[in-house]
Amino acid sequence: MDYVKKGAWSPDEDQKLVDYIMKYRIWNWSHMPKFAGLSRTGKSCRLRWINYLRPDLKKGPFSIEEVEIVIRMYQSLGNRWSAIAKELPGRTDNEIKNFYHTHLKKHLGTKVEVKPKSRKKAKQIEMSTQKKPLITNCPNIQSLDFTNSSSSSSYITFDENYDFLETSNQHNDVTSIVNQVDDENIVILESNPDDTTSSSSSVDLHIKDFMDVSVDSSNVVDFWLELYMAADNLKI
DNA sequence: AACCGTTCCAACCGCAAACGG
DNA sequence: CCCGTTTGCGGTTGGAACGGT
Repeated sequence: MDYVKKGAWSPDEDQKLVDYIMKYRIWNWSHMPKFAGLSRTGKSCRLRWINYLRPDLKKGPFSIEEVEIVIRMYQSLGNRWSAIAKELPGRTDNEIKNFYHTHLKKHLGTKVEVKPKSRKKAKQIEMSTQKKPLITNCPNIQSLDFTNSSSSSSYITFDENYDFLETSNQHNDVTSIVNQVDDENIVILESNPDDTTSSSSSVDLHIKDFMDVSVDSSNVVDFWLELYMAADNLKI
């Protein structure tokens, strides 16, 4: 039995794999490693290529739009990571699974997992699942726009690091109403309906004042998730 | 600086599906 | 249809990185 290397890939191994695939394409994962000069299983090579070396992979953090898709797909499909990944070009099932376990689990809880007897059956379920309309619309990462889903509008602004702005009360013409739903750790933010002076729907909130009682997150994605779930639960 | 607990993700494993003779 | 091989999927985990003391 030949020696088979395990564990982290070295830059040299990566280069060998990339060079080989670029030259000869993928023809057979289980036979290819020895031709590529790699002491790895085909399985390991395949995983490394699919999850890390493929040139069409998207690197970096998930965008709000991508998070939104993951949430929506997870809610309809459950733990069918590869199916979810098909909706996110450049993201792998493994990456989405990791993202879910590290960022979303605490918000979404554990869904009843879809474990159909066969993949064909799973496909049928997938095809019959209607996409739920999105409750929120987040046109860009700097502002969260609830205008499409509510008669009132709410904006929260963040700094370039996606951290909450610690605003001063410089926008006295606009106030916020904070509703905390019992035991749910949910916060709904709305502009003040009495405010007739503001054609602008921008609301700067002194978020950290109520962070402790409502949300323990410290970045825009986590906080937005809280809002998203709140809006979803309350059918705004 | 050293230690320790936590977070995150790359990569593993086992199993099932798909393929091909 | 059967059976061996290959591919794909989802759960799990080792260890690096990070943060706090």
